[in-house]
Amino acid sequence: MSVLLIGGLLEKKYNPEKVELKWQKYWAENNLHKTGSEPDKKKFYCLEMFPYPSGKIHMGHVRNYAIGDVIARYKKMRGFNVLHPMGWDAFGLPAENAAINQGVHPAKWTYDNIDYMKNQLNRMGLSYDWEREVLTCSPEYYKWNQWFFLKMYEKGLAYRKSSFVNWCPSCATVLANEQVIDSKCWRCDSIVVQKELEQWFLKITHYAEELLQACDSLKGWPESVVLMQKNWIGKSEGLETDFAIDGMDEKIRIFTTRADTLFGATFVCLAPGHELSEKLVTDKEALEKVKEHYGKMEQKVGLFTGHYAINPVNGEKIPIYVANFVLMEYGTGAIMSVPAHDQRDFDFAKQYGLPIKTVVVPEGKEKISLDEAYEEDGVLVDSGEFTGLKSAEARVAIAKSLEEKGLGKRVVNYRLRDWGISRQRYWGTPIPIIYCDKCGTVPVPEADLPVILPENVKFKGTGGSPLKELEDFINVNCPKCGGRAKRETDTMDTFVDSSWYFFRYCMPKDDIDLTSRPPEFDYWMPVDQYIGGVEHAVLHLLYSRFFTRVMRDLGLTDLSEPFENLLTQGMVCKETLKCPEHGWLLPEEVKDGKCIKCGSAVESGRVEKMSKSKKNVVDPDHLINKYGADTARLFSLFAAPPEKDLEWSDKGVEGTYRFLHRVWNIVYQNLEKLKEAKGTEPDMNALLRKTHQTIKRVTNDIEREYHFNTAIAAMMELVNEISSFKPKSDKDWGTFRFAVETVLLLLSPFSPHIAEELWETLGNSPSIFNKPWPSWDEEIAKEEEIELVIQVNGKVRAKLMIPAGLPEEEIKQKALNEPKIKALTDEKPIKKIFVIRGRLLNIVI
RNA sequence: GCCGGAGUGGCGGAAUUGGUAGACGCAAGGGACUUAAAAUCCCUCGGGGCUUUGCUCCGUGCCGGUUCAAAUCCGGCCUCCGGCACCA
Repeated sequence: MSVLLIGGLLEKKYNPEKVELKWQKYWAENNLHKTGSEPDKKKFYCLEMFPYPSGKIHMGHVRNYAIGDVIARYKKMRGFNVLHPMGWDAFGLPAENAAINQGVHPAKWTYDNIDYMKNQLNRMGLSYDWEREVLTCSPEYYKWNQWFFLKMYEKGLAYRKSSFVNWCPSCATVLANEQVIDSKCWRCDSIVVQKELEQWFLKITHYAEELLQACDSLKGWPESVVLMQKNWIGKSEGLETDFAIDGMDEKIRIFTTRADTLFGATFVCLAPGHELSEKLVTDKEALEKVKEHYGKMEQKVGLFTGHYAINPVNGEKIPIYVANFVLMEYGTGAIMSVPAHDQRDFDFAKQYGLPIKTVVVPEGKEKISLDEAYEEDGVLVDSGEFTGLKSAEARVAIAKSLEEKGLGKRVVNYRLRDWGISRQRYWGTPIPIIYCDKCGTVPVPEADLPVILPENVKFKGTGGSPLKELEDFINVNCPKCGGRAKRETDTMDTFVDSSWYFFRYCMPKDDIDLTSRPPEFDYWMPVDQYIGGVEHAVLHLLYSRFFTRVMRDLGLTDLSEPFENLLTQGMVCKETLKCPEHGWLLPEEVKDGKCIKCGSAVESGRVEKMSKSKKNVVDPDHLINKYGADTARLFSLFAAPPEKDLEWSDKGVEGTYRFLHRVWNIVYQNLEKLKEAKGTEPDMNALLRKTHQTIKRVTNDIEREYHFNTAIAAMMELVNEISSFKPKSDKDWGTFRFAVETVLLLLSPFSPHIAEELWETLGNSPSIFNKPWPSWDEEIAKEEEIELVIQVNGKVRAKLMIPAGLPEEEIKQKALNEPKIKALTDEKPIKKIFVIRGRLLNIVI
């Protein structure tokens, strides 16, 4: 590479694309990102959540993977064996929609997207070991989903039951809760109905208590995420008790957390799906109507069954209703209703003219108003022998009393439900089950795995799974009796795929066998640092914790928790533009603050999460083409600390780009002298001190919660100081070179290409990533002089340079002798002097 | 409604254990270089006041408290963002 001198200035201009492509090629050819395995090093497993191959990466990915790459590269330089893998969450609905809408096979669509996105990731200069790439739609991978399913089936952790699902009649498919918007299908706007369907479930509730308890061991997780997990599991302790049905030999078992209000129950409600609802209600049509309103919040709908229940504590006869707001899935599917002390029951009672009976009053009061329910604790009234007790005491006393009489028992309930994994879709893992008329539900034998997802399917515009039409697939011989049988056509929820992929990365591609415990699990797991969006704070992380426990109980690992440390990055946001007539606008649709379509004044300024619909996205391809990957990475790390939302600013990107130019120019404008200075020991001076201080700051900022933004600010300060440093001697040039090389080392995890290039330019042999992370000398970093701030009564009155490490008495004397301070303290008695070493002194008068 | 998180210059953000509020960057203004522009470099940059190269007062959402000292700790509010939401 030649350097042209024109008019005394070097023409060598920073060309990010050229530099970046050169080093990406070099890294690939030299296998630089291969997972380390040196026995004397400690391991570090750095993982970013793998993407769904939707087509192109977005800025959220750029941020996520930039963060992960800094950590991976930094840890490698700190001497760890680093595992830093990447893969694809490749099953899912969008691929199937593409098939329906564009006629492309989901597999082709997916693989094409992966091709494109993999190039984008490589173009970002990310240090992945692609030998371990996970592709969840490959039979080699999903075979083990099926294997896990069979193991869980054996243990009773996978079971089939009928339950209500969101069903879109027009698409003929089940919808997830988040695909139902205002009771309508997200795709076709049809009204979603509740349909009862046989579905496969994984028994995550078996681990509910353990998953909850272990939350407290998640020390490396953000507290907010741990809390969300706890709330999701939602443990509540209460009482189960039976209400006998008057004139029948049946009982209604109810669950309550408010045993203290038992005397205030004025009716009982059953969920519409409760078996007794069917039994007690004769008007089936009316019952159907209630069922239609099940799970809908707009209004409460009830139906009197014509029967009465008997309150176990006082023998009162109270009416039994079927009510749409009572959930079948929680507790026992039946409740006692205490309208005086529960707002929902209160509303229902008002609507159907049912009595309201107060049994708890606030301490020191005798009555409560009847405008709304009194839900707080208080003192019991009209509650027989329990009258006068406080709520908390009464809950225990009443529960005990019922337990003794054999009429109830204290129980624990969880909000957490078993995980329904059946999807009436094509593009997912086939559930390995066969239905035989003779033998019933028969699991596919392990030796027959994987059940391959057939490719020769036809997609109809109406939705529904095309597997149902595929005779070759459906018709099989029963593994037990050999007779004719039918395959399950549902596929698994894609959350299954992502619940254990981090185990799979521990070994190279396709090299996996879970029938015996892989030693790689013991070496690499747990993940030391997991990084991803907070949108997965509950489901993905909870399912992964569940799967890890299942694997533990299968003897595949000793671990219970897969992720030692978790970093949830903030969203990438940008200013939006909105026209009162035309809605969201692209920046190019606005001219001089006005909409180019209609000329109305554009409302701008609201910062929102980047999304196509709000037209405020930045395309990573454009960004990288214009500024290069190093700038894109550096800006997304500099603009905010990783866990906070990041506000995108095109101007800010320019600033970061400028900074890299400055680094580049420092090297090229001083190249000859810098090369000559190779081997010259640095000399003690202010720049050397600043260099050591910067190593310390950058290292500490990375170690302390990955505060990359301040680490980068520190590097900028050092670069500013290098720019203004004018070397006078050979030794000065030694210092200069040391400072520049240190900047490159510190910068290398953030902007790896430019660091690598300039490192080589200075006459060093690549790769910079084989160099150890620099260390600092505390003695050199120490300031000789410090600025002493002198306060009088807490207000800054003077500043004074003093030698560091001056004894306290001398500091006081110097401060008191300062003319300004003398004037202020003159003739006044000094009450006290506080000295904060190395910082400040406060004189109280 | 319940549970979290946040609020600091014109803007993004710093301030590690309570110890100089505003690091670093952006924007803005002024200057140098240039025929000119871009780029680059230098200077100024929270607000007010004054006797203006300095001095002084105010200032971290609002009100109060603890302390020699509060962006930081405590109590009470306000606003915004996120999660859950008929879970009995």
